[in-house]
Amino acid sequence: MAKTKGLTSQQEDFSAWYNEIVYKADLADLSPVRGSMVIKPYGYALWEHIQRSLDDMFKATGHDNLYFPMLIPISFFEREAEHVEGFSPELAVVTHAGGKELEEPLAIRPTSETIIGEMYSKWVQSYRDLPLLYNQWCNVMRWEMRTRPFLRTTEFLWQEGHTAHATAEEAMAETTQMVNVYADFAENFAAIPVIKGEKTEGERFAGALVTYTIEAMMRDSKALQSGTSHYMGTNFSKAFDISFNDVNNEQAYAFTTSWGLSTRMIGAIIMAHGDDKGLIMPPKIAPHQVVIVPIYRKDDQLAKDQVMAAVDELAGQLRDQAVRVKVDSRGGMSPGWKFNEWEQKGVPLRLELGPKDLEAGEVVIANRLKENKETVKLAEASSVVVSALKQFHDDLYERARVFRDERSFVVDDYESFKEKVAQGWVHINHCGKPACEEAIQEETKATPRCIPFVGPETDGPCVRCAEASAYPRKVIFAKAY
RNA sequence: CGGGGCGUAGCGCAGUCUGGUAGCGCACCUGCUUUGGGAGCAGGGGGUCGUUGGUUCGAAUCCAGCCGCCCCGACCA
Repeated sequence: MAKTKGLTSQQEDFSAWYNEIVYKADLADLSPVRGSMVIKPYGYALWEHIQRSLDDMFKATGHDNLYFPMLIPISFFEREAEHVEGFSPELAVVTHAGGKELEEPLAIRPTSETIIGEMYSKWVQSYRDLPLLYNQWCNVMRWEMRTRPFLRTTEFLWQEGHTAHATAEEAMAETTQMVNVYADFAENFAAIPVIKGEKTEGERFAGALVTYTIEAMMRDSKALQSGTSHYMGTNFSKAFDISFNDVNNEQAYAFTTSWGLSTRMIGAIIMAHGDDKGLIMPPKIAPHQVVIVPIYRKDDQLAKDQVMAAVDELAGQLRDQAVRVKVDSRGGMSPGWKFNEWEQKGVPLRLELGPKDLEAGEVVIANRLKENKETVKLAEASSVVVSALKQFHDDLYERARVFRDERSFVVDDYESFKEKVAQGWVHINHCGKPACEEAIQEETKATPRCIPFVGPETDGPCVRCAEASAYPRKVIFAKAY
C-alpha cells in the first residue's frame, strides 16, 4: 500500500521524485511517441495561467500576437551559418505528403526565426514600417537525444517573440526589456527568484550576438534556464534581406530580437517549489487557489444539505473576490484521501467544512506551505483567504530565495570552486574562453550559467587558468538541466 | 550515440533460474457497514504474458532475431 501511494523523497532520488510527481499530480502522461507527452488538464490549466499572465505583459509592452505556419522549407535553415549548425541535428523533416515525395523537404519548426525573417523581409520597406513587435504562441519540435517531461520534450509549447528595429540601440533595449518581463513573471507570478544575466559566448543562442537569460535554482541546487531573450544584430536580416530605406534614403538592415519562454516553466515550478508531499503551486497561477472539502456522513442527509449549502455560499463569496475555488464534492472517498490528493497537487489553501464547524460557525483553513491548520469564523473566511493567498506567494518566494542564497558562493581559488560547485552556484572570475569552460565542465559537470547583471565584481584573473578575466562581473557556474 | 534496466490486467509488480491450469497489491464494478488525515468486509469483471520464428507432447518460462520504452551520461529551452 505504502509503495503505491508514496512518493520517492527528493533527497533519496530527486530525478525519480520529479518523474513520479509529474504523473501522480496528473500534470501529464506519456504519449506513444518517444519523448513526447500529453499535457493533462491540471498541467494545461497551469500553462493557461502562465500564458494569460505573460500575454498581458507582452501586450502592455506594445506587442501583438500573430501566427506563422509550422512547416518551413529546409533550405531556410542554411541561410544563417550558426543557426544551421545549431539546429540541423535536431530537425524533424517532412519528406512525403499527399502520397508523394516532396520536391523540397519541409522542416517542422524548431523555432521560427527563419520563416519569420522571410516574411519580415516582405513587410519592411521603410523605416516607417519599423519596429515590428510580434509574438506567437505555438508548438515547436526539437529531436533531442534525451527527453524529460516538461524540461525537454520533442514537441513543446512556448511563445516566441520576434521584433525588428531600425537601430541597434532600440533592438538592445527590446532585448533587455523582455528579459526583465520574464524575470518579473518568474518572481511575481511563479514565485521563483531568478538571476538575470548574459550568456557567455559558448552558451549563446545559435545566431545571436547577445543572449540574456533568467536562471532559477531547483531544490536539488541545480540551475534551470527558464527564459531567454536574444539580440541578433543584423545576422538574420542579412540572411533574409530584412532591409529598408532609412530617413536619409539609404539602404539599411533591420536589427532583430527574439525571446521565448516554454512549458519548461512548468518544470521550474515543480522543481523550485515542490517537496516530499508533492507540488506546491504558486497562488497567482495555480489552477485552483483554494479547494474546499465538505465533510459529512452519507446517511445524514440533513447535515449533508446544510454543509453543502454553507460550502456553496463560501465558494460564492470567494469567487466574488476573484479567488479560483474548487469544491471537491466527490462521493465515495474519505476526507483524508482528498486531503492527501490536493496536497500532492499543491493547492495552496484547503478549507475543511463539516457539521462541527458549521455548528461553531467556523471553517478550517489548511496551508500547504506552513503545513498547519487554523480555524476562522465563516463570516471572515473570504477576507482571510484573500490575504492568506497574498502571504502565501510572498512566503513561497522567500523560501526559494533563502534556499538559493544559502547555496550560492563566491570563491577565489579553483579547489574551493570544485568543492562549492557540488553544493550549488558559484561566482568566479572567468576568462570566458570556450576551452576553459569545457575543461571546467569536464572536471565538475558545471557550466557557466550567466554573467549576472547585478553581482560581485571581477577582482582578478580566471580562477581556473589564471588568464585575464573577460567580464566586469564574476560568472556564475552551476550544474544545470 | 555510449552504458544500464525493463516489456505479464488500467497502474505497480511476482512467476522465468528448475517448461506442466495466469498470480499478487492498488484501481475498477455490486452490496452492506463507513466517512474530521490515503476505510472495512463479502462477491465480481478484466490477460492473444512486446513481436516473429525455432526447440518440445506441452513455452510467460529454453534458443535466435526484431521492436519498443525507461533510467544514467554526452547534446539542448
